[in-house]
Amino acid sequence: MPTVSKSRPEATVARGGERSAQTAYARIKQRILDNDYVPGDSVLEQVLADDLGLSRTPIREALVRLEQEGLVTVVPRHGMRVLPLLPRDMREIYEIMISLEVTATRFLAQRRPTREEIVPLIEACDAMETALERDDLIAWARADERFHLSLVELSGNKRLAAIVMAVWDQSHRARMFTLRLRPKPVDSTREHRAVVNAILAGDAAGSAALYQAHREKAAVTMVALIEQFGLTRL
Amino acid sequence: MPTVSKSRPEATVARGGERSAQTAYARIKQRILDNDYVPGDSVLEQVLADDLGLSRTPIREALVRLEQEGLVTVVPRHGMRVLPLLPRDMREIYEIMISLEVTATRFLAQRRPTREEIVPLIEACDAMETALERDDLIAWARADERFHLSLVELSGNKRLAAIVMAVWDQSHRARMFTLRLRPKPVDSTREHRAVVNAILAGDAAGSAALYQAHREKAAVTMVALIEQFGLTRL
DNA sequence: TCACCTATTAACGTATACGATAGGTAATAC
DNA sequence: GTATTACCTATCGTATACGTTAATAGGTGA
Repeated sequence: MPTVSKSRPEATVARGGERSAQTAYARIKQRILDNDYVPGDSVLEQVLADDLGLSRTPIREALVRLEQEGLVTVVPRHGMRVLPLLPRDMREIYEIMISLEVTATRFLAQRRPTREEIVPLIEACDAMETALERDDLIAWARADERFHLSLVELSGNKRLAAIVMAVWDQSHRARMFTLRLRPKPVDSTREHRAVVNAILAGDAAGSAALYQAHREKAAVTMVALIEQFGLTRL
Repeated sequence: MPTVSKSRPEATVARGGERSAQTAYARIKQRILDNDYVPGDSVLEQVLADDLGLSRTPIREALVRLEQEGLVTVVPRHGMRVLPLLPRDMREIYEIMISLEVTATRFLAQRRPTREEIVPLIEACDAMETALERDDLIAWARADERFHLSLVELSGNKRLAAIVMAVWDQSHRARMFTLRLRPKPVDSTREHRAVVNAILAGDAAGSAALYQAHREKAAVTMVALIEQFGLTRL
């Protein structure tokens, strides 16, 4: 599940079964996204276990999941290694996000949703606008995330949504890092609203095209920034 | 490998880097794809462990991976449950495959590959043709798979390829099952070759369109078949 | 000084142990 | 006959134990 950091800090309680493995997964993942574990360096299983007050068993279970999500690799005698994000990785991630999100947009528009159905998108736009006025980039990023994840959720394709969320998480650190490096996303909100309107109008092709343009612009900016600032490993 | 392996050198190894957990993962997955484990029924962890001659530890590790790949769910006191494939699931899977494979095609064509580079595609086409002449549907399915997987591999986007492979596996049972139910894929080969030619010509938009049409036709056929034959759970 | 070999040890992968508990079963009440 | 409850057992989740193996350091010879 994607997480713009501490949107809901310890909201992960009240789960049905309170399994340590899940807790371990969530907490380690949070630390990776928050950059508490710096990409590139390794943490031994026993260290993680001591750190979370557990045995290695649930830790290993968590690591298997994190590895398959593409956040870490587990190297036999070096523990968990947080994967750095190369420009190449960012390109891959954006290609996937664009492809799937554009598809999601097309399907959503085709379904001709009511305004009621897409309030999450509208609210996310509002939140982005408000955040920008306040110069609160963190809040803007959260709203942006809400927009994108709501969009793929509304597509109705659960698998598609899950995949987008996974790659979204993979690129979370990069987004946070570049947040202050890129020009304020002033026309971003306008573009988002245009997409929403096209969806409401049931214009599948149009909304898809608008969204694709929007996302490709973002992708170019992001990759350029990363390369420009020499953030060869994030 | 486990305990007894010293006195009795099993052919199955634990030599060097070969870990039991990986073996367990591969073998259980194979059984699911081969329909040895029927969708819907459950297998307890201990049964799996005894079956593979391992302890529960590597089994659990394998199950975590299989669960995240969308092949099974692990229900606390009912072990591993093989997920049935509903028509709805097939639609989701095809939406994702089409979206990503079309993207892959576009990127590949844009790169203007040499004929040398795309021999896997050409060979897969040849193999499909040969198999059809021999009425060997299994061989045709294998060649078809090779075509699709080669295509996404050639896109150069490793993540994209991995995702397509994952959903491909999820739908494997359905493809095998409908193999004899659908009309012989006679024009399929022609369509594949048309895509290859468009890629060779560097026609990004054209190849993408051709491929999309091809895949959407397949999707419609497949979903219709599943619904028609009342295979509500595969 | 450096290459190479050996010994030590630390980390891993797997096995086993164990307490907790969900779910089934049988007994009982209605 | 049906529903309810209490008990019992099987299965799970986690902890711990154990043998294996790779990394490293230290020693030896050139």
